[in-house]
Amino acid sequence: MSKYDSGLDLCFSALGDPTRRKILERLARGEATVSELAATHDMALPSFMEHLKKLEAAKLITSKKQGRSRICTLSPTAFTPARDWLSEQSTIWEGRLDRFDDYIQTLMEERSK
Amino acid sequence: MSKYDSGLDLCFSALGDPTRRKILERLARGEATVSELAATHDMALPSFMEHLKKLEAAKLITSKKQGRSRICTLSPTAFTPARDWLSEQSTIWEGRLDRFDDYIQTLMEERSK
DNA sequence: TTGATACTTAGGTATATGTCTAAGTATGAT
DNA sequence: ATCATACTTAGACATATACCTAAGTATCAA
Repeated sequence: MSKYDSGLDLCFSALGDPTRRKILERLARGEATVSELAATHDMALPSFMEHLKKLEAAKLITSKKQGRSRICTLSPTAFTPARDWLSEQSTIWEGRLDRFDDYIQTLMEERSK
Repeated sequence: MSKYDSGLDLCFSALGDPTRRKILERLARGEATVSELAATHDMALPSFMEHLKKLEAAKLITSKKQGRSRICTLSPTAFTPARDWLSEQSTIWEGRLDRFDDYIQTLMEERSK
């Protein structure tokens, strides 16, 4: 990844991995420790921790140390920029379709003169 | 990328790159040829084409050959699974039964600082 | 204080990704 | 027919990613 990462780069890239989406799906149901999260993933712990680091770098989760455990929590507002970007593209596209319909309409009117 | 790519893997991974998001933003305003799209990206054409291939593999765009040009079009419905996934996670989080308890917990922690 | 638990760090490997140059092929214009 | 245009293919390369094992460190429990 380049040094020009925007929030959306980190966020969408983080979401592009099934292990990480599963972690988020679990955390949407409530916070959990690293080992609780890791339990359902057949992967060495350091590998699993890398996924958590990426989620945290993307600000999709936060975590804090509590005793020897680390508790991970979903940051649900972090989804907002991604959702907004997606919605905006759809909206722009739909706006274009409307304009295209208008154009056809105009053509038809011209032709019938 | 593994051979177990789901649609969401491809879609979110494709969205995780700024060049590709810019392409989509341009196409939301209307279809365009490869060279029209490439014009605003300072990159060798084969490199640029790789991005288009990923967008097409993710079904975010379609393309067809017309003469010696290739015309690319946004597939706006392809955003839907991604948007739905994001919305679902937010909804689950918001619906958590113990969310109020967490809220109180956070308040208490803030107060004791 | 000793051992178990829960990460954490260090370092290694294989594959994927994002870029390039050079040399194609197919089509349009003259 | 010839030349320019618009991709397309082939191959190379550096960095990133996703995984691993082995060996730490910090807490907790007895």
